[in-house]
Amino acid sequence: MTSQLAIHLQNSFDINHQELDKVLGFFKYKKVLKNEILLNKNETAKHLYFVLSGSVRAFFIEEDGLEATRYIAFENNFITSLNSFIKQEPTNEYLQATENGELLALSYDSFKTLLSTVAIWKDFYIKQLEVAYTTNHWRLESFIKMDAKQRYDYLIEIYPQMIQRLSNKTVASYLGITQESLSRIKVKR
Amino acid sequence: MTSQLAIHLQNSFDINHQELDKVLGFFKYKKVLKNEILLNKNETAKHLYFVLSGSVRAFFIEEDGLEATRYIAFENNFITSLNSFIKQEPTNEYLQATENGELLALSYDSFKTLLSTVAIWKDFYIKQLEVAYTTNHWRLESFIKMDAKQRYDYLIEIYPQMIQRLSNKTVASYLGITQESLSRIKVKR
DNA sequence: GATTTTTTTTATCATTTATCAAAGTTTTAG
DNA sequence: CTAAAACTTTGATAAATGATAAAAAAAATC
Repeated sequence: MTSQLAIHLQNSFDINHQELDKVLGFFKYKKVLKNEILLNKNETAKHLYFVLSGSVRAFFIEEDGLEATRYIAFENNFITSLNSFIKQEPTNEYLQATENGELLALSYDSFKTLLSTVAIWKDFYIKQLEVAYTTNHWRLESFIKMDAKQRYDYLIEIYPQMIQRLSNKTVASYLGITQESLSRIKVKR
Repeated sequence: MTSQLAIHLQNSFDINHQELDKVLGFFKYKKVLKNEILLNKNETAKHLYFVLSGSVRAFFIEEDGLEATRYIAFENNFITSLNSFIKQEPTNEYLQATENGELLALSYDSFKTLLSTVAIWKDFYIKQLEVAYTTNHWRLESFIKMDAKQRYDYLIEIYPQMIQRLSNKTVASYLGITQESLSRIKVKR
């Protein structure tokens, strides 16, 4: 079950077998059902998840009950509530499986152990932070520069699976608009 | 001139004098004038800047000529076009001094040298990435969850100096709205 | 300190997006 | 398989924001 993660890590790093075995040993397999909540608001993120199959999203719930999705991780991507995980403080967002799927979970303690015992893990963490930063960066850019229709067209272009695999409701919450607006945008294309 | 950076680094890390001297030696002092451009679109970010005084912003210029500000660094913060700096690829944004000020510049080559020769520098870089990520994160959150007025109120609360020290035009471009809209929002308060 | 230039405010009108409501459609659960 | 629940679409209306223009205020330049 960890071979998929092994391949992913080997593709990114010059990691030897000893290191790889040690790293993989810390991950725990976890099966999740669609809509299953992995982390609630005000809890502290205890795990970093690697998505083997399916997808997981991080989202806020606003005062008025509306959802706003910050990030969606598909296969071979990591997800957690990073601010909470880094500082081990309560989060203000939720983590939820958006499809049935399989994950590998790394606990915060294991994460810290890896940081101090496996040299390459620090490089891994840097890479993860860079990717997370880049992802947030282009997403922020899209919000600053584009209107809803432009953001939708952009999403289709660079992340078509998001529209194919997820509900309109989820896509709308990712685009920062209502379901009704998304529905109208789709008609206009 | 580097003592300010020294204090900043010592506050964040358990860094010894040898390491500190080596790190500081790589930074070059630079005086900048308000509105001075430090990096142009399509150029590759060659420097990471530490702001001693004044402020520096990163912004896009849209097709229609409107500006959209991604980030503004005040004293004791670092700024660069990180995606470009990390990958040494052309950037799609500009860096500009928003006030007269003083900077310390670290070249990409020096940055890489530090990464491979000063152990603590890797931890520094991780910290920088974490801060950059966190900054982008709350900013993205504000765009997804809030309308323009809410974003403005939020900015006053957590970043009052931005409104005090920068022009309406710059603040508006940071909030992702037009100057006219900002002007109206201010009246409504 | 007078004069340009830039920035900010105000007004009007157009466009985008939200809100509310209702009717279809699809999915889920028993 | 059927009933209930959830999701999607459509319509009407309201609110937020943008675009354009012009006046007022502030800042920069000589």
